[in-house]
Amino acid sequence: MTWTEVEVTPGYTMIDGKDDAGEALGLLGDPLRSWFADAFPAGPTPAQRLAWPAIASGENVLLISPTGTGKTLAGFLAIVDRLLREHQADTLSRRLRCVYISPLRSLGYDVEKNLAIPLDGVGRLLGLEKCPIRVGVRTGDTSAYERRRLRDSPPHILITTPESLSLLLSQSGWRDHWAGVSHVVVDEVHALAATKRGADLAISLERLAEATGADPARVGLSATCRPPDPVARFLVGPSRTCRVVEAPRPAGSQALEIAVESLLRPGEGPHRGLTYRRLLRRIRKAVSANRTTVVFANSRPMTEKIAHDLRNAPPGRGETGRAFDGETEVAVHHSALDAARRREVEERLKAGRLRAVVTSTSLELGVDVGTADLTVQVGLPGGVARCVQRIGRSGHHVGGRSRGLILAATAAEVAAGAVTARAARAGAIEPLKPIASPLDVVCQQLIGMACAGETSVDAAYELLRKAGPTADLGRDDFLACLEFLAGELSSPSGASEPEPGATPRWTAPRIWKRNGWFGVRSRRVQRWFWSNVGTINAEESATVIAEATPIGTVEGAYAERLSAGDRFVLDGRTLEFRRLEGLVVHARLVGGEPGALPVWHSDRQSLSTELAADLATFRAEASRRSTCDGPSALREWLAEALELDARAAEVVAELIEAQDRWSETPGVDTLLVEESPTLLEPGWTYAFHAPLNRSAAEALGRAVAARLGRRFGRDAAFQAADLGWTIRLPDDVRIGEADLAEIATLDDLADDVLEGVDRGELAARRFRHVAATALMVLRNPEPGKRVRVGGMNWVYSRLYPLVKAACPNHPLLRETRREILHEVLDVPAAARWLETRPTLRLRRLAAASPFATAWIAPGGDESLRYDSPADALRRLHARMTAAAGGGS
DNA sequence: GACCTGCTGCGGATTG
Repeated sequence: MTWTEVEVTPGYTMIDGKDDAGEALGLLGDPLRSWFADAFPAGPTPAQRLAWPAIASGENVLLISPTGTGKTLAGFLAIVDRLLREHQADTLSRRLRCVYISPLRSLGYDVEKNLAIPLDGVGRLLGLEKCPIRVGVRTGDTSAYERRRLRDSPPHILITTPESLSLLLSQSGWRDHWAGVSHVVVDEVHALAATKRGADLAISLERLAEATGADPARVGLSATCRPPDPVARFLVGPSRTCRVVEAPRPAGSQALEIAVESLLRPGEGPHRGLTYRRLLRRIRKAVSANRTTVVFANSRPMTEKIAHDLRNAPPGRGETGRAFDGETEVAVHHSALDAARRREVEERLKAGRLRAVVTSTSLELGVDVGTADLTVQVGLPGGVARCVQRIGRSGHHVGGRSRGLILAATAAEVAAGAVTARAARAGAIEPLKPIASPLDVVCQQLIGMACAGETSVDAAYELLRKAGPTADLGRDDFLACLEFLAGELSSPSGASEPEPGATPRWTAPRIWKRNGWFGVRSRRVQRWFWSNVGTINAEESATVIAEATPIGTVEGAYAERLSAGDRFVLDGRTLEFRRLEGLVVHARLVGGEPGALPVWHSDRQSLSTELAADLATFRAEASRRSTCDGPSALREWLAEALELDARAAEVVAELIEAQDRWSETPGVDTLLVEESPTLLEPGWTYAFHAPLNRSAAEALGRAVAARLGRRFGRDAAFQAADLGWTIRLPDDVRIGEADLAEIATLDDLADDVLEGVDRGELAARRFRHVAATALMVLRNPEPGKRVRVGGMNWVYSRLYPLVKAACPNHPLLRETRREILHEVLDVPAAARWLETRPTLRLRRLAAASPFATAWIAPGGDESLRYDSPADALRRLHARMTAAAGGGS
């Protein structure tokens, strides 16, 4: 047995040594070894053999191993073994010893169930009624009673989420519990490493390490982690070492099986409505042909719709396999559903009593669905890692085979799905891009530290510098965050605060600071921290209750728009709205069709950088083959190279051929600009095609829009998409060949991106999120006090301009800019592509090309303001004069 | 024929 060689920088070393099954088992003490040999006659998996020795020796370990290869046991058994030995030596105290962190609540509860199997087994072998090792779960779903119980009598192993850990670290009742912690396990570490959630967790891990007085060993687990170095650095920070263990797939197990199917038939063109019925029929067929099917839809409304229709639609013709009862055997799972309902679904799923579960992403990672034999992906998963994780939910047992079916509704989706599947089969996981010093997260954690007790300013800075994501945090930035929190930054003179009582004063200090120490200002601020912890962007939510049972939540603004008798769907069931009381929606269950789906606002989706480049390359190659080798050769190549069936290959071939007839398929070295008349109004729409994902296309597109706006002095309506963007201009200005070179230049790119951001709405939108994370404004108001109607829109329309005017160097404004330039938009990727000096080509078309048609969503664009009222009046006057002159 | 157009998570100490 060998393991994959990984290039690692000094400090992060590959494990070396023999890989011997017997030797690895021999590391375990007796009751556990006997249990394991009995439960797994085939012996430990490579992941387990390789990880146990390192974890047992107390090293920091990043374990990378494919889905369904026993990672959780690999992470836990060495720790459980140590606790069992202490029990046998009668030295096991009733203290917290291990903290396990999951990015998803569902995974935490799944791990609790999976951990109970060896613990119960060992308990029996020891002749005990209960295993001496206690496990507890603490998340936002945990009841107040259970929270108190956990606090008063902590378990040996605590399963929690990053947000709950942050809360516990700030509570006095937990202060004395951390001292005994020897291990911290971060599961699915790739899902956190490059995000603000992860930065928040990394700081919490340092706070935990400090609270222990020692330095607990850290264990990171992931199946999809490339490259290992930045993830290891995220896990342990800049000053510790970490062993990276990359285990191969166990002998005899099989790789992923992925199919892409087109719901669109050849010759149909884009029909979204038509394909939904086919989608439902195809899902029904898949569900009836399998034991358990996990369906991933990309949004919560879509999840609800599919679940509802799958439950209620009659069986279709030609369905083979076992029929299923929609009412009892089809469930829905996403984060806006009530906790009790989610637990029930998870348990029925685990017990093999569900034929289908429709989910968003809340079951995407790690969850072990024993009987699942197929995963269906509705639309695109967006990235290779996500695709592999989702498919890994089926056949999730050692030696099992994971099967995935991607259902694409448009020709463009078929092409993108085929490229995603190809990359997933090849294991081409996207590299993670680490996040650097998010100041809003720093602010929130500083309040967290203040809540935990008086803290030394210098010690807080040293602590932050130990965490990977804030290792390079400048002292000036750090002090600026503290000054902001202490209310010492200049506030806008004469700026009106929101109505008294509506929301906390945003200029009021959150902390006190003197003589090198800081602490929380009041119990009130402490409560604000507790009820607004976390970095996830969300609107205020309202609880939906029907028949005296909580069903889930909808956005508060959505609830306010409902009137008595309105029907909507939640938990896959049709509900009728009765009344809204505060933030509680009273509804009743009714049969029949829902009138509407709830709306949840969120960020926009983007293909990964690598997939976008792959897709652009693939399209160019398909076009080349079409031109050089002819139509049948193109179809053969699509079937062979991308493993597409005849229908899917035909649909993709038609798209490429239509684009080539109408315009051209741009190569990756061409910036193709297509001009076409704007639909339904005078003016021109310019579609820019580039081999960039939405983030990079939006970066370059905003710079181009800013340059055009400046040049013509007119508003430019902007919209970004994967592989390009559109800019809409009024009918009296028109881009010429000569303008092209000027607008696609590298000069002042970052400045022009920022200008394009500032002229639109993006900066204000992101500031709202940053201000909420830093607790400048509260997402969740105090009980009984509501943010005014319209939610936090005042932050966007009033607070942002005020802060910008009064304190242009405010740390949260700097954070907003950093986030936009490095995360929301991918400026470096745009710059890298411009550096290749792409060829510029302008085509004037009678209508938008097939490629561009896929992007153009009515009402989806944002206006970048360059026009002035005076100029607009002058133009109006000129037109009226011309019209009058023409008429006389 | 249209519908749909990203997600993940989330108080407790005190008083009566």
